[in-house]
Amino acid sequence: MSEKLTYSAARDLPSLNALRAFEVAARLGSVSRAGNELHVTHGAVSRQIRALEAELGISLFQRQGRSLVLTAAGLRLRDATAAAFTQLRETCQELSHGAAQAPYILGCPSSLLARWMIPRLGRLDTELPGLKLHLSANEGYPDPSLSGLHAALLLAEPPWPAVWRVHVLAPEWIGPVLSPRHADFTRLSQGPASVLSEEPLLHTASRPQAWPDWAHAEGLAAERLQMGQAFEHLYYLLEAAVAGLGVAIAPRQLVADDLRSGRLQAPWGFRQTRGQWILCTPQRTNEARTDALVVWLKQELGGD
Amino acid sequence: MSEKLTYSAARDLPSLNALRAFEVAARLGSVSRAGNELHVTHGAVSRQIRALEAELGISLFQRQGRSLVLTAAGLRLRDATAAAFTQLRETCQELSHGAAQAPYILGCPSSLLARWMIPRLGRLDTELPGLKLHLSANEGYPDPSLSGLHAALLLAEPPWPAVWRVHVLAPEWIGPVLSPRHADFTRLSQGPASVLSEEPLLHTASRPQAWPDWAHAEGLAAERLQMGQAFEHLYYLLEAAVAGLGVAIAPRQLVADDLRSGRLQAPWGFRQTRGQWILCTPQRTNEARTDALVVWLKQELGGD
DNA sequence: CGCGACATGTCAGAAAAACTCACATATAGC
DNA sequence: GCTATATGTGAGTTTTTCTGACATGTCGCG
Repeated sequence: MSEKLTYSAARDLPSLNALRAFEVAARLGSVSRAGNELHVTHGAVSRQIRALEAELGISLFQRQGRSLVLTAAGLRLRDATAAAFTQLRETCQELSHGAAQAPYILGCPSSLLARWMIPRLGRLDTELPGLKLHLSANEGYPDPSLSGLHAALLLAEPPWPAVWRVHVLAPEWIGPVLSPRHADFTRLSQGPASVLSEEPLLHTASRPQAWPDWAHAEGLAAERLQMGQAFEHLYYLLEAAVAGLGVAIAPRQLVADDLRSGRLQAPWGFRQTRGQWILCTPQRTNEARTDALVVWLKQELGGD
Repeated sequence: MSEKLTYSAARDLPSLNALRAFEVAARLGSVSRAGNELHVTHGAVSRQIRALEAELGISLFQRQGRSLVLTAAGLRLRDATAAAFTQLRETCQELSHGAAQAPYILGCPSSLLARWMIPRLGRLDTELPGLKLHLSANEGYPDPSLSGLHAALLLAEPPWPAVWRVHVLAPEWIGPVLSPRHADFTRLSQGPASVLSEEPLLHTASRPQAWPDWAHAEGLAAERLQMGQAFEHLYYLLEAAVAGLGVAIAPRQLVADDLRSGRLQAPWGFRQTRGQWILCTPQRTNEARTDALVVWLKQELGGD
């Protein structure tokens, strides 16, 4: 808005970013060092200071040789801005640190936990230090009340309980995967999808419908599929597949690392299902860390 | 920079604009009223607050019906931000007001003063309240030392004294003008430029070369021009033209208002000359108000 | 009990602010 | 005199902030 052009009674504060840049330059006695501390170029700092001087109608620095010294007004403003920003900084750090005392408790199915979440915890802690994540493993579908949790990560199909606030993170893509260590790897991996009709297929007790749904989408007769060994958890299923014990069907994101490392291959690709990665929270809670986590998870799941 | 994504030790302060928006909303107890005070939509304030909460990892407000109430952390931050911004606001107002005590002394040829500057003083004071302009009329070329002046406004040709810091504002355009009240207005205004060769031309003692230069640029024989009455100042020259006493030659910006109002007309258009509108200051002074004035003058001269 | 007013929340695109890059200018030390 | 160092600035790019429009939910009134 054009109203922001000059400092006036309608705008009782000049640009706060300019005041910030000025404070650092005043404290360090150098535009270049201020740029280093603020992680911007010295040109950005110089401009901010000039703009602030124009806005206030005063000079804050005077050139002395190849450095700057504060004017009387500059000294005056330096003290005020130092006090103000110190107060803001300390209060924000205290509040943020206070938040850090209370962990953010995230429910997560143990399979997602082991195969997807835990490998990413290091980066998550680095990138969202204010989150202070505490993971709570759960089996199967979480209790709709989400008792004891701030949120729950889930890979499942809608509809969802009405008491949940649901953040959709990504669609689910699944497909058959097998290890190069599989006895028939070469023959199977070069065949069409129909070759799997003659293969005992690894599966989980919790998603018995995964293989038939996949077959149907591939135009294969689901009734011709031969189920192999069943496993209690998706985690065990994928470990068995990695060990070469058979062909498993898996969500893409859960095997992304294995695909990259060559431990597993997906010769028949992946298909989108009705399933979704979601983060669900109790309705009406207002936990700002949830927003940050949702953004981070979307970014993680979207990049695969 | 991606580094600004989250609040962390590398960035010891969250977004200052967000803190500002928060402080106003906290003080007024309303996102909408905060928007009104900040001259932005309520949506902008809402976003800033959400971003601040995500950045700090805490909740600052809780929804209660169709309004918001502060959380404990919000109360804590409200007090800190109120104190900090009050300190900044008061110091900036004091410094700006202090600058206002010292007028900015601008030298200006009396003709430019009367015909261009004075009609614009009202808007200049409104748009640059921190400037506190004090005009000092001078005749002809100002003393190169610019003694007693912060700056001087000038319409002349280079080169300039080496001790000046020169801000070029706009090129000069000049052209013949006459009043509809001129006895031969209809015949003259519909004729080509050459018709002026038969006309006694109004001019000033200070720019005797203006008409010959113009004629030369128009491809007319300068020696065939007939000089009419001479005036001491450009101001008188133009008043005479407005009174219908003859054809004058004038810088476009000085007659812009007359052209708009119909008091004068410029049937033969304007030509750019070697002259320039400049604001000159003593070398090496560092007066921030000069920068603001330069921007304002460029805008004023460019829009014509 | 339904409707309109009021308040906040959010998406997608636009506008403004801030920044970078490259270069200019000036100073200071060797 | 040359090189290093520090600030200043134009033009273009990137990031932040904002708007407009709409959604969602609450509350008061008829």
